[in-house]
Amino acid sequence: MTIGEGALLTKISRHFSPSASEIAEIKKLLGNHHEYAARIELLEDSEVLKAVLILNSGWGYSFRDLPNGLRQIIDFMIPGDFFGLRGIFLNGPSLGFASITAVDAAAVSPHSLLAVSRQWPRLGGAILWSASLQGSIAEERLVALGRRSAAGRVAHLLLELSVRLEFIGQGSSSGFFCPLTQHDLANALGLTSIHVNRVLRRLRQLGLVVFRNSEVEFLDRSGLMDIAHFDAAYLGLGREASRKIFGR
Amino acid sequence: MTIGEGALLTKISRHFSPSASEIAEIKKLLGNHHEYAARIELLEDSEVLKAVLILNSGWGYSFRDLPNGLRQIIDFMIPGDFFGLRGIFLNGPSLGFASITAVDAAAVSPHSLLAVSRQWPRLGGAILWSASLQGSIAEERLVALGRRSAAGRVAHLLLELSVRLEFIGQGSSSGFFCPLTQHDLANALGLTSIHVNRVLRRLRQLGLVVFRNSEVEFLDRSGLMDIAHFDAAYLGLGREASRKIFGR
DNA sequence: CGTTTGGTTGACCAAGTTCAATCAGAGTGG
DNA sequence: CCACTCTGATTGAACTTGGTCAACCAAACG
Repeated sequence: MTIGEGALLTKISRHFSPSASEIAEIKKLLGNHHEYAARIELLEDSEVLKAVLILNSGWGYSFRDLPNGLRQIIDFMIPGDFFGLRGIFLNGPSLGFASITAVDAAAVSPHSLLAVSRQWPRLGGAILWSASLQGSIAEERLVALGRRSAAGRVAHLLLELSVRLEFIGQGSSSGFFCPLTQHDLANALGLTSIHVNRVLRRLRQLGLVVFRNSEVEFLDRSGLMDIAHFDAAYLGLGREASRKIFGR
Repeated sequence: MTIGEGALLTKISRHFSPSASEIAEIKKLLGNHHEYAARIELLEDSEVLKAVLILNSGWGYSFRDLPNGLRQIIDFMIPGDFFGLRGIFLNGPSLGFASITAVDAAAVSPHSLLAVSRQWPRLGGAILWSASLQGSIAEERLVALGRRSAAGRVAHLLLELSVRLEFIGQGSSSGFFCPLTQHDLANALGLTSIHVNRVLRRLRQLGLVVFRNSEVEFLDRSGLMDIAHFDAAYLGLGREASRKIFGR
């Protein structure tokens, strides 16, 4: 089993325990995968985006651009995440996808996704569960942009990424590998990269986190959660699981 | 047929033409409805929120509160909208619901919603389509909070509400009934009500919109779309339908 | 090596918030 | 019918957060 299949399976296993034949079905879905270079963009008119992308490895993000050239990142995509589920039901233009690192992703046609959902209802349920999770994450980002300070947003995003990575068996509670640039953070958080830089400096000076050389290191996770008003419940792990991770 | 059933049916008819038996099924789903007073809140521990709410008439909104008491409105709910679909798949706490006007809503159990989806696949598809639409709306609000100015956000929201209302056969291209307070707008747009007030004054002075006495009146819709960077494509009506409504 | 990409810093500026009043309309009790 | 109260709208002045402009730096890479 490759690492990538591991990510989706690890994630799905948080939802239910797939049977051997369900696992085989997942592997079949992920069979038609492809490697994309770092920092490329798939726009809405791209042929690939007629399908759903399932990330096996690497990081990317979904985004919308405004006519004036400003870009808003909707969500970062890590292994095990789906891109373009919405496009199955909505005919309008969906989001754009951009890779951050090199990315290995499977392109699955809406048709086969629907077919699998019909034949393996529990897999269909897992897909809807994953889509719900991504919706919840987008809503929490909405809360962040609307009601959190710049420092709170940065802290919140770093904590969220940490939890999501642990969810697929990557990173640890003390830190994680993070290939984002400060510009990426800014585009996701509705800030400028200059201000993100200043916020990161302050968080470092306060002894809360260090983000340097593509590594996030938590120094005072509890303090960080305070300024972020972070409550992991929106990530779908019940409060018990949340307590287990954070020890409180 | 009551007005409320009309709203949901009108909306669904944009997606596909339901058969007589599908219409009957919808009416059955909406049978168990209830009237709620204006300005009440259903919190996450409420019994009602274990079910999905389908609005028949009246306005409400979904929200999340931060520990420090700040509230972020995720989306306004108008007749034909679903509340709580996400809770079916995600066990974490979903959002809170608050009524704005008096609201008539049907409470549908996740179980019967799933049963209907299985027996009437096209209705199931319409539900997923509606959920996708709401997700797209939330994402567009995310873009607004991240990358639009205060005036752009206000303008964008008013235009969005107008389109959504026309979608269910309410309001017209020249204006609509809008029971929101400036405080509601502020809570949705990540602003203070004081600043919303100033922005509305400016939009009025510029001869773009008037929002007064619960009525929105568009004076220069095209100019408003410019400062809002408004492109209705995210609302799922293809660009053709969009052109039909806006004449460009 | 030179170039490019991303990070860092400072001085200044502007959008939006906070605080503090005032005002208008709707409902309520006397 | 009239005070009283409550909610939401409105405005001004001072202030803060984050943005803009303009450098400069450091690592990576051809």
